[in-house]
Amino acid sequence: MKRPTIADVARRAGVSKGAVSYALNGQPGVSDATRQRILAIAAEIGFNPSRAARSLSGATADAVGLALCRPARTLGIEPFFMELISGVEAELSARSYALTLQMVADPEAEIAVHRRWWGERRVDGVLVCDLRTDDRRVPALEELGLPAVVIGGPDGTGGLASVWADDAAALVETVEYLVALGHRRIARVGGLPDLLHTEIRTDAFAQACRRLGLADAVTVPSDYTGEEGARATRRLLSSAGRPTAVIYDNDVMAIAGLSVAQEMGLTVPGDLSIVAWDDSPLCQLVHPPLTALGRDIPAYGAHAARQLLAVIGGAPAGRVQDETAHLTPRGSTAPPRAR
Amino acid sequence: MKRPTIADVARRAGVSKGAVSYALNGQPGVSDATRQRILAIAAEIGFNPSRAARSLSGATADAVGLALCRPARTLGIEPFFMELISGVEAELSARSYALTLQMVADPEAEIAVHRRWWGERRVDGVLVCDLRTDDRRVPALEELGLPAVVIGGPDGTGGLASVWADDAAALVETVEYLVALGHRRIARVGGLPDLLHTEIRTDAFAQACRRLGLADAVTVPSDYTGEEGARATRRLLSSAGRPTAVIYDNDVMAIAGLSVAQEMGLTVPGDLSIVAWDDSPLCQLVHPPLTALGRDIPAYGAHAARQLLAVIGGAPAGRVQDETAHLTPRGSTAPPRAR
DNA sequence: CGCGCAGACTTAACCGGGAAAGCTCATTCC
DNA sequence: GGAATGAGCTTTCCCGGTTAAGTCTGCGCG
Repeated sequence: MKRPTIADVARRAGVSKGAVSYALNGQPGVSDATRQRILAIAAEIGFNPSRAARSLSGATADAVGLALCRPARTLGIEPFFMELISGVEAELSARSYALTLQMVADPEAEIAVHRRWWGERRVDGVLVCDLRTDDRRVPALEELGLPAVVIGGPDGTGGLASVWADDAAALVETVEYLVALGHRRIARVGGLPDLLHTEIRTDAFAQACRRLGLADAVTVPSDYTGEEGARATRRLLSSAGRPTAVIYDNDVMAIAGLSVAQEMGLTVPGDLSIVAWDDSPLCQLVHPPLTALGRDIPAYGAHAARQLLAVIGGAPAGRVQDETAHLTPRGSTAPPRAR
Repeated sequence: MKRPTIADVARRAGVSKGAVSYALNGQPGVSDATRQRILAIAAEIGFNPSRAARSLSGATADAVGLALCRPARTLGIEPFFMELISGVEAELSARSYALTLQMVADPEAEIAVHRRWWGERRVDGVLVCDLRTDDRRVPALEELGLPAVVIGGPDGTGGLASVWADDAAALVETVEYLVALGHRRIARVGGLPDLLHTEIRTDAFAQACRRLGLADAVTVPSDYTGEEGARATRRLLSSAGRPTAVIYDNDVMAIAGLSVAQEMGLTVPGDLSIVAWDDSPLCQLVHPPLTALGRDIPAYGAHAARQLLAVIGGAPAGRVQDETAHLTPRGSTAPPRAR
């Protein structure tokens, strides 16, 4: 089957291709009668303007890029990214923008991908995830002048637009909740230490504990995988002053931690309270169901996509705050059993 | 920053843009000295040929499309798709093809997306997931002549290329394993009933049970979510001749089923054996760890991507068989306790 | 009646590459 | 020594849209 071009439409309508272009794009310059005829013919033969030809003159690719730099096993098991992508997609496809996805090995490779996309005019803008401290991607994108929205922050995003959530506040709320239950020894299993949002959470955790007068509020760094979460938990639970509550930076590690605790003969929440960050359906599938810090991730993605489209449209780069994660208490948290 | 074009390279090299084109594409027509000079200049100013311009003449978009038609919540929680995408991506980016992703509401919308992509020349080919019985996408793609690879089959793919795995054999192996352990009442919680691979598994299950002389080998249809998996399990376990073993069509439902069983006071594997299809790390995080049917999903995706690129390159549409899922026995299966 | 002008199109240039065809030399060959 | 070759470029056209600039009507109006 041959792909119809604008010339085919023009020929069948008995007009020039210029007229067809005006008609299809709702521009003045053709009579209503002709416009209707052209539209009917275009629909009839299933004409879609070639993206390539259009972006060659118009300079817009009608596509947005997302490069992810996480190993496949982490990406697969964490619902976060897929939910984020769903949300991004919903917003984009409503405006018939495409999403171009690419997995990369490291941040440097991501910069190279951004540069290539920009040079190829393959995308009109990009979304940036997993912000790091002194992230080299930020100045690189600023230099290119490629529209971008950072998912994260609020600091470290330079002059780029961003969508962020107040993780620090959510973490403080969680610590206060645990303290209110009577916990005094709280630990945390953190995410990848070089990610900025991990740093923000770690600082907030340390500060909140200090403010509330809690001793040894330790954060064990980890990498979001179940194995690492289990290892970190084992270490925490076999230490001298073992914690009575642990906060995990994602649900997978929390579930792994729960298993480890039960394996070691501790009851949850009797001997150990557990809080998971990222409230996916997984948290409700285990026993006891996990108290979790959750928020609407697809909405977060949609929010970011909307802002990126605005920036592409020429809007100034703003920092937009998304909803703060809220705590949903379930069966995995309770007052510590007196020892 | 202005994007360099081929004319910029030509000007700086003091040659025509035709010469630059020959030099960059490794074609004869320029001397080695000139070629080196041009390549050096192109690298220096960071030149990338515009995708739009190139595909306008060359007719290739250097992109592959994937439209997914599952609700966001299913997509997020099931590691399957993200792992598949990782594998696809690895293969594509190695050949600098882009992956264009789109979420759609239903198969009809997917056909519309394919048609649009084809008309816009946005992609050179597509991957098709979640094959259904009498899938209308197959004839639609054949009519368009858009290169495609179906992930699934082996039947129902028409003249399209496909990559498939022998789910029936894997299911038979599982049933035989459970029977060898001594189980006589085996049930199954299936996936979405209108998906072809669900049908294949359901048929294989029924046949295997009949052959082995098992009575009431019931399959309860479900939808891959934890809630539905839990509901189906509750129904099975509270029925008269309750099964001593249940096979689940994905890991999320299996984990939900495990929870339900424990909730109802049944011990796993003592009172109930559980087998999960899709062996993700989740299966090892719960207690007891789940016996699972697994295979290398990223490799499956890579396989499909490789075949799609071959079809795009003009290779005939073949049906390639991927590795069959293999059973990894863990703690959730054992001989049934005598009652 | 003829001028001006607006409306409805057409023409042609342009976007940034690829590639066929054309043009210049220097070299080879008879 | 002149024709035939061919390497090494340049010219030119093409892809399929968008859009500024032109052309051709018909009509209102002084």
